[in-house]
Amino acid sequence: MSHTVGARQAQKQQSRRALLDAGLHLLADQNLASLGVREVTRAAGLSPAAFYRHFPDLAALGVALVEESLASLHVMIRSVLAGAGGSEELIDRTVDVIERHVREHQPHVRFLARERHGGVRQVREAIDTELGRFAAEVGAALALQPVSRGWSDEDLRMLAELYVDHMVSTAAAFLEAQDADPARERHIAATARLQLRLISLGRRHWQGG
Amino acid sequence: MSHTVGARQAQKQQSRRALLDAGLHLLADQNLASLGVREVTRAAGLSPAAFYRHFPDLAALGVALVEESLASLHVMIRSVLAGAGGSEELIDRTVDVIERHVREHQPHVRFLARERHGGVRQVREAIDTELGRFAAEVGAALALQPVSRGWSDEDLRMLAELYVDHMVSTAAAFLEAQDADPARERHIAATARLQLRLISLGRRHWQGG
DNA sequence: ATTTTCGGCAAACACTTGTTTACTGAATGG
DNA sequence: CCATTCAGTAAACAAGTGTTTGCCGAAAAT
Repeated sequence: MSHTVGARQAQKQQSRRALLDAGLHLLADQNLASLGVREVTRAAGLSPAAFYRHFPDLAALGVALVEESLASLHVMIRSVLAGAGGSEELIDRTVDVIERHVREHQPHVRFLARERHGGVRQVREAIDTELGRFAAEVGAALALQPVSRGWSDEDLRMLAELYVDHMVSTAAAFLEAQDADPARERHIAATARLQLRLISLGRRHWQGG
Repeated sequence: MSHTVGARQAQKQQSRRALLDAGLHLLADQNLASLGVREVTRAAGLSPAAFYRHFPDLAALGVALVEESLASLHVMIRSVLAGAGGSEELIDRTVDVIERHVREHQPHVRFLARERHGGVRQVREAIDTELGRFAAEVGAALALQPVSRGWSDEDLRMLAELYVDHMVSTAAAFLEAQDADPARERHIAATARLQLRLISLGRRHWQGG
């Protein structure tokens, strides 16, 4: 069997989890590039050498974290696009979901924001690739909406990228405001809604690229 | 005199420059948080102790780099907004200026992108503050355009932030493509122009927040 | 001409780091 | 029940780290 769990595999995965959790925790106020093997293992309650039973590199741990983080992202996008409603309802729902997602997955989101342009190439590329897939998914969903009648694939793609960039910026703004300023959070949400409304207005008046 | 240059001050500033340059160079593929004092001084051709004659911290060096980086940003925004022209010309000029700016100030721009959500609070805050000023400047310029007749200050501010976020995203995209893929650069520019056109369309049809 | 200032240096402080080594001991498989 | 596998360990390696110290020598001030 491929993924049968003996007591063996179970304990190994438990350690792996401990390493990932410890890493994510430490990356709350640190960069992946400045993270140390000893630091992680210490926080995970393991010996330094144990790390190498799970990952060859800290970069590999980073890539594993990217995969985790983006799994939750794809879940999120589906919950936004599922269910219909007018453009206003969709905008409200989008902003709400982003805000909630940032709150509930704060460490993962912070990690993504920090390492998207961070010092570890492997991780940067993993994030970029997955964000591209994300945009493609958004584009496919946009194509199904009636407003997109007559839009070229190219124009749909650029609109999807505009939305994704906006979501990323908004998420980053929420992140900065977390655990600090609840009034500021509401302001960010209000601004994001206005911006989405303006974009959707431009979208309705669009005529060919 | 305050800033008279004796041979004394001149040599000191030369060393300071060497430290900043060395730092910026090393930060091309590294995070500020993972940079070392010895590393910087070695690259600058100074002894480790010399560093402390100029900065108390590496964070302080980072803040100095932020100030440098954003000085050039303000120069840039002025060159975009100065001179009139139709909305199309303005869009073309904007994207051109961003592309050129990224090419000519690659290290500074990369530094900003990397440290905007990086691991050093002091630097993060400095960037955020200055980016806010930047948005205010853009907002003031937007207010002068005829299209903005009847816009509330709040709406102008949210539009300015939308533009700034878009500029940042575009700059980051150019950065990723530099020294790699000239075709991709042209594609990024084309997409950015389309997106700006769509935003400007929404702007023309806006009616009150 | 003499004193003061001060940028830069070498050396030393006490750690921390990544990675490899040989090992232990419990879960696995026959 | 015995052999093997293998996650985890402690110890050691050489090399790197931030920061302080006392000192030097040239520029600046008197």
